[in-house]
Amino acid sequence: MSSRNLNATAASLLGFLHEGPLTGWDLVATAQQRIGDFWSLTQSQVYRELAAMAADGLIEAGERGPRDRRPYLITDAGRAAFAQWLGRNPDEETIRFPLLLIVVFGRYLPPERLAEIVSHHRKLHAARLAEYERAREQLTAGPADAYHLAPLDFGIRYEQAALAWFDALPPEIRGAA
Amino acid sequence: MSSRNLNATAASLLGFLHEGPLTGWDLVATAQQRIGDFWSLTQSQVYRELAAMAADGLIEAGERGPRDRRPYLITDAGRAAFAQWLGRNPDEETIRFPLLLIVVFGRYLPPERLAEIVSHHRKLHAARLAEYERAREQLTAGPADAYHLAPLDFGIRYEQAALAWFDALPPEIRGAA
DNA sequence: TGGTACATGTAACATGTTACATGATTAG
DNA sequence: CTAATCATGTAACATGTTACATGTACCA
Repeated sequence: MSSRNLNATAASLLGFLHEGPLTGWDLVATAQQRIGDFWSLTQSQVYRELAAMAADGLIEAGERGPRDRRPYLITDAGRAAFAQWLGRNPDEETIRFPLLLIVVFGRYLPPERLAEIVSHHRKLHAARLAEYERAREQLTAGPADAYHLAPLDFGIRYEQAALAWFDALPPEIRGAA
Repeated sequence: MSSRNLNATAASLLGFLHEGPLTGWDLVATAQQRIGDFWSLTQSQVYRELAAMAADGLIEAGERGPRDRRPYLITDAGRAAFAQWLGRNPDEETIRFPLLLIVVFGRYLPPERLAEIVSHHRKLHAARLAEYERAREQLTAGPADAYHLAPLDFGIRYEQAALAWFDALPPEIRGAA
C-alpha cells in the first residue's frame, strides 16, 4: 500500500480492467491497439505498474491459468482511483519531434542529406495516414463508437496536417523542385 | 570520457554552442525559445548533460564570470559528435496526449465534465495558435530563415488541425450543441 | 520435433521531473 | 535595504527503454 498517485499509464490499465480481468500480456496488446497511437508503453512498464498497483490494492491477481497466465481484476479501490484520475484536468500533450530538431539545425547538414531525411519521414507519415484510414473504415463498419473514433480522427487530421507541412517546405529543406 | 552516445537533448545543446559560448542558464533559455515547442527540457537536465559532455570532452568550461556564470565552448570532438548525430536518421516523433486518454475512457465520466475538460483544452490550443501566429509575424518581419520558420509552420498547422478536430467532435464528447 | 507465439518477470540504465539549497547582482 | 531575477548545482524519485532469462503451448 505505498499509495503513490496514479500516473496516466497505470490509470489506463485500470480503465481496460473495467471491461473484465486481463493478464499483463493482454494489457500490453490492448493498450498498444487502443491507445498506442498517442500513448506509448512497453511490456516492462506494464508489469511494473501491475506489481505496484497490486501492492496498493488497486488490483488483485487471480489464479494462474495455462502458460502461467495471471489475470488481474480491478478492486473497488482501483475503480475509485481510476474515477479520481479521470476527473482531474489532464495535462497538455507533449510532442517530441526529432525531425524538427534536424530541420532547425539544417544549415549544418549537406542539403541533399537533409532532403533525404525529410523525404523519408514524409513517407512514414503517408503510411501512417493510410493505416489510420483503414482503421477508420473498420471502426465505422461496426456500431458507432464516438469515444474510439475521436482519437482516430485526431490521428487522421494530424497526419494530413503533417503531409501538408512536408509539401509546403521550401527548397532549402525539401530539396530540388 | 565515458562516451555514451549523444541523445537529442545533448546534441541540441551542442548545436546552440556552434554559435558561440553559452552558460547553462543561457542554454536553458535558448532551448526553450528555439526548440521548446517540440522538444522540452528542464534546467536540471541541461546541467546534467553539460557535466556529462564536459567529462566526455565534447565541451569545455571557460572562466567563471560575474555571478559565477560559467560559459561552455564546444570542442572539435563536440563538433564531430554533433555532425555525427545530425546525419543519423532521426526517430519518429512521439506524442503523448493525455486528453485523448480521457476521451477514450469518456464513457466513465459524466458528460458535462467531459465537455468541460474538452472545452478547456480547446481554449489552450486556440491560445497556442495565436502565440505561434504572433511569433511567425515577428520571424517573417526580419530576414527569412527557413530553418526556423519550418518548425513554427508545423506548429501552426498542428494547432489548426487540433482546433478543427475539437470543432468536429460529436455531442457525446463536446457537449450540448 | 522443432520453430513460433505466448507469457512472466528482472536488471540495468537513460531520461525526465520536482524540489530544494545557496549565493550574487540589480532595480526600485 | 529588499525583492526580484540571475545563476549554479544537487538530491530524490518517477518514468521510459533495452536487453535478457526462463519456461509453456501450439502447430506444421
